[in-house]
Amino acid sequence: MISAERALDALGDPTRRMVFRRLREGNRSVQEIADGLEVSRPAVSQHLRVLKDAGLAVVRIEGTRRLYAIDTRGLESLRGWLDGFWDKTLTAFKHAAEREAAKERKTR
Amino acid sequence: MISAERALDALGDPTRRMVFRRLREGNRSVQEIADGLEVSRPAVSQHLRVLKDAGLAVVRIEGTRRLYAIDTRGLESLRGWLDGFWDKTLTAFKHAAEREAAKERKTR
DNA sequence: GCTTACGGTAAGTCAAGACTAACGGTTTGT
DNA sequence: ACAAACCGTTAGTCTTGACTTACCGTAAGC
Repeated sequence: MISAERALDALGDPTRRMVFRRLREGNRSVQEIADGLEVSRPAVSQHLRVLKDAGLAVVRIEGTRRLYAIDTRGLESLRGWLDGFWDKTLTAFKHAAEREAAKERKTR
Repeated sequence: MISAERALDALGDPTRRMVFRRLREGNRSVQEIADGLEVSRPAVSQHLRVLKDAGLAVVRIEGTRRLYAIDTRGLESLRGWLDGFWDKTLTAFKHAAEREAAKERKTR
């Protein structure tokens, strides 16, 4: 099971989001990802590790290169979290409105 | 305009997510939010500030109390970010598949 | 006016983690 | 076998930011 909390933790860092965004461009090697970024290649490696552990990235070994790509499971998990949160927020709003209405009826 | 990046930064902290989740239960004072959490009231205050600045929370002053609730704009911004990301990921996958197919045709 | 409750802010501490430099392992090519 | 390319990992540094304590302002109740 992939945790949305882990995904949120992983996406809480700006440079990690940069790395994550570059994964959209298809299978990219670590070197390619690091080029154009302001951090070193090992830093990118570590960010990729976090993204992978969070279910946001997958690796494919090809010779001496490691091609990273986006793991859609992490995105799905995130979407599920967001949808659930949204639902509970709305029902809470509804209940609060009902409580308000009941209070109104009482006072008049 | 509300930035999804700010929202992601804000939700990158576990205890801040706890605070955020408690906001669903309707209008809650800072005291009420802090009760049941393992951190002090000032810590909660600071988290609420971050959430508010990120467009994830709104305040309503009622006497000496401040009632916090969820700002749906932050959630919408987050959803937009997620949707856009998803779209671009899919189109990238599609293009990659096309490139793969073209490569296949060439080699045979 | 005094007291009490509520909560934002400042100062200071401390731990988490982002980063670099250096190293080592593995694969490919000559 | 040697060299080169690629990349993960470790050790160590340094910044960020989460937290507490203490303080101050404000609003309601007596």
